[in-house]
Amino acid sequence: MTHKKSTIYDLAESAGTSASTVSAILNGTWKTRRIATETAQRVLELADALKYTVNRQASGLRSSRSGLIGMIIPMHDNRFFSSMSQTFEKLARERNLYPMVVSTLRDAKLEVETVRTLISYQVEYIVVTGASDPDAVSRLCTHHNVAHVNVDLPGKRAPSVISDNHWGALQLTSHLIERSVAQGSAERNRIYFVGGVAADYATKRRIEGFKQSHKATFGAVKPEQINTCGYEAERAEVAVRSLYEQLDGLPRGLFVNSTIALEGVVRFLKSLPLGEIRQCAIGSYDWDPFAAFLSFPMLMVKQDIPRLMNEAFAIIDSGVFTEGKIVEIKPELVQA
Amino acid sequence: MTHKKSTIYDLAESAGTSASTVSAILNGTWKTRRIATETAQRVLELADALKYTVNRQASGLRSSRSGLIGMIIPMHDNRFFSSMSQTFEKLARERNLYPMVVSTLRDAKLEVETVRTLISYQVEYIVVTGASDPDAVSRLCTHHNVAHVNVDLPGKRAPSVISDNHWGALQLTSHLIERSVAQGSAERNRIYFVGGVAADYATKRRIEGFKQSHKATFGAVKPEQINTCGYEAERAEVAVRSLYEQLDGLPRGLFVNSTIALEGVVRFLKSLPLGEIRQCAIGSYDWDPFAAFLSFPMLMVKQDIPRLMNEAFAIIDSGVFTEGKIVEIKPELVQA
DNA sequence: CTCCCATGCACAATCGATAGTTCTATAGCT
DNA sequence: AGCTATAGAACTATCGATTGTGCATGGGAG
Repeated sequence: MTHKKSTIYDLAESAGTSASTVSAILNGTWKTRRIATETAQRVLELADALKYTVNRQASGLRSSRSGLIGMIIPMHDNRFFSSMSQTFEKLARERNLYPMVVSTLRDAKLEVETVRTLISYQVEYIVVTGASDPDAVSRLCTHHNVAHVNVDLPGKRAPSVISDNHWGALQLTSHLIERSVAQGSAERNRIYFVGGVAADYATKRRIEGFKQSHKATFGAVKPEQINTCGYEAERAEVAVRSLYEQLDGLPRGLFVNSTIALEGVVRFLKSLPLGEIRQCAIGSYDWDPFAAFLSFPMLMVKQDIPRLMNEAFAIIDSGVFTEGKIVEIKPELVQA
Repeated sequence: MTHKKSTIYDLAESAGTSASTVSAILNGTWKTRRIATETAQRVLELADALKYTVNRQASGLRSSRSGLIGMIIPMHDNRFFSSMSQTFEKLARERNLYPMVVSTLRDAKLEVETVRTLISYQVEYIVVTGASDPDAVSRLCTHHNVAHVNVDLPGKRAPSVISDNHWGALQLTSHLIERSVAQGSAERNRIYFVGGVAADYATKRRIEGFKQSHKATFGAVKPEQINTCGYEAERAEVAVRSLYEQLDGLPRGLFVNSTIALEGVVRFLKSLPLGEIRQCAIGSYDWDPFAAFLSFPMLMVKQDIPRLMNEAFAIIDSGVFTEGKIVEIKPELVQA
């Protein structure tokens, strides 16, 4: 039952024609090659009967087009990035490009290694999402002549499409402040920022927005109000717990940077009585469908993933890859 | 700055040697080819300096090994499947295979089309996860001699690794019953099953487990207790709302089939007073980190994704692809 | 001094598809 | 009848890497 793979040569023999004719018929260039409709019909039927499938390694080698488009993301199992993948796939398919999405675990070395492999498969474009070191990736891509776009985290050596982090953080913070209620001690009577990596562009911009908004109401932000403990849930859990112990209670508000951090925060909060949690206004930069239904109200910044990806593909479609160009997309503030 | 891609021929010329020598040096077979260490050193340094990268289309064509392993999943933006991707990637990389993960939207036609494309890229294996029509995929793979394994939903024409749906549903149902409290009317005094597709093997087995457990305490399940409304959140929302209106209140318990359906269910529940929701024991087959922190207690069946994937790769590693073989993995019941 | 063999490498065919070029009937025309 | 034009297709080089085979060279054994 297991036929060996048939090639255009097999088809040519069966059809009593030449391989080049078969090739032209199968890839659609036959109309410009003066091939009889009848012949085309015959070959197409044969291809169908023999379940012929092109060998894209061969066709790509010859034509130097792989039909592949790559994307790297930090991780799959997170709502933000998995939605990115979903949208990326749809847009890639619309362009007749086959998507390769690979995660790089926020590891700059793995990013470069992964991109190198993508390049070895001759991908035609790369979308670099949330990269720790987008410029290292850019250097590699540029050297190999692979067009690419940064998404989520910007780089200097390629165009970037990112969330308007400053604006989003400003919105989130001011709404947190508005929603929050006065607490006992001065230390508790402020908003605290938890999660993310200080060196990250996105985190930096969010902190700036946070500071700006905070300053207007509560005065300048003190260093201890910001804990960029990283993106893991465990770290955020530890961070909030120790904050709670230090303040002897929850603060007036919490700005949680990413839903991954939020997972840890929520895990800690669950250990407190509900009445106590409700005294604290909680918001997160990034949206998750279930986070909208927690036992306490949540503010969430929902990034506009379709627009982010559409803009990235617009750049790809345009063929113009201006280094350092940045497109900012306003997110949406969601109240739950 | 943009060097054109260098090939082994460019390297050969620069190194003053032949392309075949360069090839052997770069792919590691040079020790068996009696090539001087000195020459190897020289070529390797040159390759590094010129940032040479193999063309895997060419090398794959010649050696008929692509180094690719494909996986299809229904969707990316769902915790269950995105965790699958994450685990799949890790295991693939450990085997020096490059992962291609593509979503097929529970569309049997798209599944086949996507797999056909994977095959055209000469993937060496395919993991078929949650396919609507795994046997159609199997026929295609078998014809093209591509080894494959089903995961999550089983097929008759390839080995399958799946969750022990019957056991999981039995556990979930009996715990729901145990946890639940008596309701007013007889109609409300039962557990109801919502979500999934009746034709799906997984849903079928879960319903069997549900029925078996239900029967022991409340007697045989009536047809109106089961609403396999599909996997979309909206449908589940509508389903539960109409159930609520029909029963004039929530039932004793709800068995929600998948977290996607749960999203819709929760959306409806949020419109009810908390006291009312807490009268109803709610469980879902599938786990989500935030669903564990909703305002009401949840029971969740958490599938053992690492084991599912490990077993799938164990089959791949073994090289034995027994048609119809089924490996069942017990899930875990999580209380929150 | 010749023969042998290990060493180190080059040569050339090949994988399957593509595309520029060339060939061959046949129809149409004078 | 002879000639050209064109439809219809075959021929062949090529993409870049792999791999079986062949060819020099030099040192040691006899």
